[in-house]
Amino acid sequence: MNAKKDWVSSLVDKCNPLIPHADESRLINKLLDEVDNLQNKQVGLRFQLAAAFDLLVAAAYYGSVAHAGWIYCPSSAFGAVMFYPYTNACPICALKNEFVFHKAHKPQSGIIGAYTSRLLALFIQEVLKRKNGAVKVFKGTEPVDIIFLDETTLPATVMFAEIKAAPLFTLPLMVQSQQLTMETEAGIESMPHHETDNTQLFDKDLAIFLPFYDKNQWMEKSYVVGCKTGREDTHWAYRGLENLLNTDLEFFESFVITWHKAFESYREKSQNSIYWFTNASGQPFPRPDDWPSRKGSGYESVSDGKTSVGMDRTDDIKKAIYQVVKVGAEGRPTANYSFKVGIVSNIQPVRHFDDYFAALKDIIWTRDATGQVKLAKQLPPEAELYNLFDGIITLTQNIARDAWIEKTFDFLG
DNA sequence: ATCCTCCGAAGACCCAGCTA
DNA sequence: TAGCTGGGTCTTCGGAGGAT
Repeated sequence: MNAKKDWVSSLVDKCNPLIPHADESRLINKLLDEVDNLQNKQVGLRFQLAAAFDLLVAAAYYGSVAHAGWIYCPSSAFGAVMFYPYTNACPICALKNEFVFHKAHKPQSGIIGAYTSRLLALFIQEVLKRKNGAVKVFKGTEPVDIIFLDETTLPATVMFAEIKAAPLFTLPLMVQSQQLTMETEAGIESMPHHETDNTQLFDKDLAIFLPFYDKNQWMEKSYVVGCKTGREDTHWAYRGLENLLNTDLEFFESFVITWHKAFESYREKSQNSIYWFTNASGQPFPRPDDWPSRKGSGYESVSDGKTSVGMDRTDDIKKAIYQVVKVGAEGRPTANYSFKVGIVSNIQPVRHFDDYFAALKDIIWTRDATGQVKLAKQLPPEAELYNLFDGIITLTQNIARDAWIEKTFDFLG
């Protein structure tokens, strides 16, 4: 026994089971059923999983929908509506590349990270359970976010990973409104965009606004999710989405197709207007004359880089890399387990892979207490070499240097 | 071709809220 | 209470594109 082996074992001993709430569990399973059953060949299975994860995160976000801070829009295909958006712009108008500023409703800081890392762990837990159940998932204790344990290998395999997760987009909530008018000197005119309260929040069903691309243009679709019955009813959207998936047989496929278009547009930073629904989309273009300035310099964004998708926030990448180096160095060498380290996210580092990961992905390391070693042949022949990362695991793509990781997180199987 | 200006992205650093 | 999270805000950097 040595101290390093104890470090890994003691963290494995201290880890806790991940227990989903019944509402979370039912929605996760419904989403995975939808992915299993969807016969769409245009959107790869792994993208379908990532899209499904965004719906799960949306259910959590929708839980904190409130009366205040809705935006009235007079010009949707449904007539006048009120939106509760998750980027800083009126959704209907952004889809036409016209921008009306309205503050987004992301949950407050400190809650987002807890939601997304918990939900991604639960989601992957269920995916692995369905695969063959060999790999168990646990919530780690500091400094490890998530622990994977496979006791079917000899020795048992354990993987410590850092979770960095954030949705690609969260579709806005929507409710029908009366067409409002106002009296001006010129007579009765239609009421323009303005911030308003949804006074009937606890009485009227809310819908999800889903843009859908058809016949070379964006169509405005809406799907009823259900009603939040009171301030404490934070799980209403888990039940609502499960019900929607059960009753509307087209919703999931439509959602996945739109999600995939949004993903492509996020990757390419394209002109496609669905881009404005994705996080970290930046400044609106063309910027309207009345678009608000930021305090200090510059303008407000539709969604700034702090909300970057998956593991794309640069601060997070650097934190995750340190965490992987730290955990890898603390844990090695170990005799008790086949020990792996990595990063887990919902979406691959689309924008920052080249700058932040490309140069690191092939690094292997070892220890040299002499401080003299310049060539591998100067090491003792039995000296072990380790991967800096055994794997970067995401729902959309894995970057792995390890056969166990390739096999375990091959979500196609 | 070179220089300059502008502006968005990223970085730095601090903050509040949460929780083990 | 320490250490985590994302957010706010100011600074720095560098690329695009216009002027020379």
